[in-house]
Amino acid sequence: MSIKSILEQQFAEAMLKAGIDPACGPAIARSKQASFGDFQANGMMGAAKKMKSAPRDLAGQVIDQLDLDGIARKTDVAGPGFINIFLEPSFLNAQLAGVPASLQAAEPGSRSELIVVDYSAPNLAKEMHVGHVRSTIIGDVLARVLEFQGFDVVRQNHMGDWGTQFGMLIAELESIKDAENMVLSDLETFYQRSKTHFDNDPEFAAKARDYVVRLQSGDEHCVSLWQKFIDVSVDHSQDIYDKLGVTLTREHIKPESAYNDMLADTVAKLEQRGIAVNDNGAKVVFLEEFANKDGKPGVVIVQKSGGGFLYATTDIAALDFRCNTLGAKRLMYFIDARQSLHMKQLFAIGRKANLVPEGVSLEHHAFGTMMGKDGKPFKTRSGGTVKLADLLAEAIERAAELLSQRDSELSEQQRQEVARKVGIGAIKYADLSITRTNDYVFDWDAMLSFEGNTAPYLQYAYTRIRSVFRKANCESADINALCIAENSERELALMLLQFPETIDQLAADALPHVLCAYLYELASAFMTFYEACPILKEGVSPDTQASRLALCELSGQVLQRGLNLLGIDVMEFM
RNA sequence: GCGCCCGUAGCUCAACUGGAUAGAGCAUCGGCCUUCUAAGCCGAGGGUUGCAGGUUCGAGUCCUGCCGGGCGCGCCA
Repeated sequence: MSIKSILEQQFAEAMLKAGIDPACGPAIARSKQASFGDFQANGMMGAAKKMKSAPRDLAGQVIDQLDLDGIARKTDVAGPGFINIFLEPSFLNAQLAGVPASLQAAEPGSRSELIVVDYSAPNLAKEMHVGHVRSTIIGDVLARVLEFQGFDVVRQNHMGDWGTQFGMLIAELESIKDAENMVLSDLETFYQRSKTHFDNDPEFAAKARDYVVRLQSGDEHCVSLWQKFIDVSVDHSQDIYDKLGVTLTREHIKPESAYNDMLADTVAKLEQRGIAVNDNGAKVVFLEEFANKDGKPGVVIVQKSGGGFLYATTDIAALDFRCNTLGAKRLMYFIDARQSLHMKQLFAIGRKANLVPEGVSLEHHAFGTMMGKDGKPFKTRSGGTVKLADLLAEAIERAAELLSQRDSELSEQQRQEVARKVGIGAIKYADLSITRTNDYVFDWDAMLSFEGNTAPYLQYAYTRIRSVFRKANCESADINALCIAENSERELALMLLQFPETIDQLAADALPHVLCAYLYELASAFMTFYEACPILKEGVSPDTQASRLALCELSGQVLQRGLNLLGIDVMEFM
């Protein structure tokens, strides 16, 4: 259990004994200044307002009831009614012994809830570009973290492999015939070519539209051409996932086309339940809760007047499948904020049509639009997007370049391996470390930076730790040797103990940047400790050395586990 | 027009969901490698949190109104 939750428990008891409304929480937080202790309880002012009493008096009463023997050496009332808590050094030492256990993954399925994580979902018509990074990487972190906590996680990669643009691609593919392999090796060029044909050649466009209808009705010729294209495109995506170290594999792919056979049923179900109605020949769902000021309800079309289905229909079918076939209790969608209205409508329809059982949590974890440095939506100089494959290659190349400038005894093979981990780590961290919900600026150089608050900084801290153990000629250290003495040791210890609550917050709010910020602070605390406290140098007593090695051991373990949950590799040296 | 999101140091971002003196990185300036990896450490400067009100012991955070930016809004995905 984290220190925070221990304190919360003790305070809850004391507040109850002091006669405070149980609805008032103690609001335990870390203190920002050493003079305010290690932790503080901020809840007394709020409680006093509710109880109509003086905050400082109330804080005094709570302290009287508080039993922190063996936990805190001192508690103070300060300012308007803060309670400052100064921890007992022996308590810190004892708590640190529990850190390794807090890094153990829970037994798979030890929490009965099944969670569906919907992420990545690239459009198979095009090559993956930097805009796909967020969904892919953030979703992957949540899948990892929830599994770590013992939930059953089902990854769903809702790939876009269906719809109008594929008619276009099939038409293009057919017109080239024997050159298909060569052309398909560059998806982007192929897409652009077919798009140009589509826009400028009416005959081609008509053929393309015809192919969509034939594809969706199962025409063998179209399906086989489509399949060729999909295979190449899926290979491309899988290649990116592997390079990125994302846990997605082919078995997680449940593309739009997979729901094709369910769509007619889905619409029928909506009609039966009185949710969908005819309107101008189309089948639509009216939603009063999305009405405008004039009282005109919001509308979602689920079947076109020509009989075709839309992506909303597919999403409803997927929602049905996830709730009722997979049995999900929590659905987490990692999708661009531009889809917010669509997602709200989807959830509303799911609830109304009773496709979503009571108590199931539907969550759209949106993220912002990628902006250029000029504050406008991001485009390259040529007006296109940056290919993900190019970004990854550049990152690895830059890391290798930096590595070759440094003194190192790495073999060529090791050097490549380290460059890969550093480059990929930097890119993932650059994306994960900013708050998910905001728009964000794509900055090529910042993304490829290896200094400051970056993954390489964390990886570097880890290699320093490993190096200490190599020099000390041991694999690990005895945790029981711990005895906190110096300030920098104490700061590091307090950071080490905050791992569990960080993970809890990340899992609850789906915000990976919380873990990034934590790990950066931890690594920073380690660096300060490392510079201030000699470990293997001359004049360090055996007891002190053993204790400091134990701190190194725990720091390394937490860093490794934290980075692992972010999908970032560590290494022995760099 | 209506709706959603956002505005914090020169730049990129935090701020434990209303807490004490708003913190980091980059950039700038000054120190630290004959001892555990300088992708590092120590220090300095840099702020009317877009503007104006309001709510209260207390507001970057909540409410209202402006200003500025992004996104979305019936047969694309």
